[in-house]
Amino acid sequence: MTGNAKPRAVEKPAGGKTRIQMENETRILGAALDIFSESGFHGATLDRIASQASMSKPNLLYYFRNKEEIHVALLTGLLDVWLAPLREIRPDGNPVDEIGSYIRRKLESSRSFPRESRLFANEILAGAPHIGDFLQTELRQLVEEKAAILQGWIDDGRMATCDPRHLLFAIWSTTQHYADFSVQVRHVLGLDPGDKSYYDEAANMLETLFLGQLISVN
Amino acid sequence: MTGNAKPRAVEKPAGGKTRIQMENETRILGAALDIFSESGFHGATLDRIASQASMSKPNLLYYFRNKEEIHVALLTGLLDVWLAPLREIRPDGNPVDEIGSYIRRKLESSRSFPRESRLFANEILAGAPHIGDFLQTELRQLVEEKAAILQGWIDDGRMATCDPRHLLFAIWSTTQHYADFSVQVRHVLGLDPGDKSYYDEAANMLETLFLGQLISVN
DNA sequence: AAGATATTTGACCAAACGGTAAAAATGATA
DNA sequence: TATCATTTTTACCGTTTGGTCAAATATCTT
Repeated sequence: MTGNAKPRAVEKPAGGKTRIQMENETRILGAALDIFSESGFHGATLDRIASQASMSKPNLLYYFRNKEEIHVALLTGLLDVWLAPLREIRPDGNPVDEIGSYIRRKLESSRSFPRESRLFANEILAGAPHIGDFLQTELRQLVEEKAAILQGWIDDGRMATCDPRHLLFAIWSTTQHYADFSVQVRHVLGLDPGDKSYYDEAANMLETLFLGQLISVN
Repeated sequence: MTGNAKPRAVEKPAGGKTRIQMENETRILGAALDIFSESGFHGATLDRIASQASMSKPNLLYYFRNKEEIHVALLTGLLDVWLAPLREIRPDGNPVDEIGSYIRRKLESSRSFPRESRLFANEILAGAPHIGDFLQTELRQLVEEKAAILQGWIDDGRMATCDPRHLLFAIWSTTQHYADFSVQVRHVLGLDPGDKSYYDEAANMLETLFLGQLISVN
């Protein structure tokens, strides 16, 4: 009989994947990232994703059970990338170096992975239906840990008194803004689509804002 | 004959609207703001909007030609609200007062109009298909105007050297973050849904960040 | 109250969409 | 090359969704 053994995520106990399987799954995920990040979950259609992946829709559904499974696969794959810059903050460093390099890492992340950033933004805007648990557990714990480091610097008088968690929010929002709201940034600055020159100006701005003194006392 | 004269946006030259017309249009727009802001354009359905407005779908379409017209009506009605805080920045003020009160106005706007903020965020994330022209003309011009004021303060040595347009971006992103990413903020802080207590902490943070010196020189 | 107009509703439709079934084609392997 | 499992395609299905139509009802005006 002509077998129809679909792989469907976890199929082989030993996780053995065919060459074709690996190739196609990455093709699909890449295409889905394009479509989801520019149209959101509901705005994206399986037909467009399949088309972007140069693949028929049923073929696509041979590798992923349904639309949501592709979306979840992208999101979960994203979380480690999202956390990576934050994890690197070290307690034994000094505020300027640690915060400065954290901001540079986050901004670089926006520049290099704008699709991922927009996917994440879409998910949060929609109420985080898929990663709510991640936010409440992993992210919250990591924030608590890193906020304690910042609080230590505050207690040592090396930083102004402020809620360190909100400082992290400020860093997230300012850096991710350049990926998520790039259309607005480009329109306001009068830049062409695809022109990412504003990232250097952004780096200067954020350094002045977070590491220097913006407003002169007088 | 039973007349079927639909109003459909601009119908009476003198813009005369019935009491029922005005009531229902605001009911529809309110319901649509709920649905669009929490599900995005494609995630929202006319049935849900109609249901939220306690109205049948055909009745809803008696007042608005189609789904997009409701969306556009909301967006265009939004733009003045969005611009209002920025317009108030005065050249004859001082940096601390002007920027400080601008931040407070924007933050207050996020607290009071989170649905509007999310609607706007969704539109930008989707590539600003409906308000691209607004961004390139009205917003850009206003930013240019206000950036000139900030540049004046920089030239007078009352502010650090930085690109004033990117300073505005930073204010937009940090303040709007609390509306657009409220789910993330609440999950990370361990707050209940609907708890907006974090806005006061945010105000302190942003004041320290933008008006004070965050990192001590040592 | 009558007549005209404005509003509301129920029934319906075509297209788009997520997803399925089974056969056909391809690739791996002995 | 024969065999079997994997991959791809064709044809299709049920549901959802944006939107229409004509009839019914309510409202307003005189």
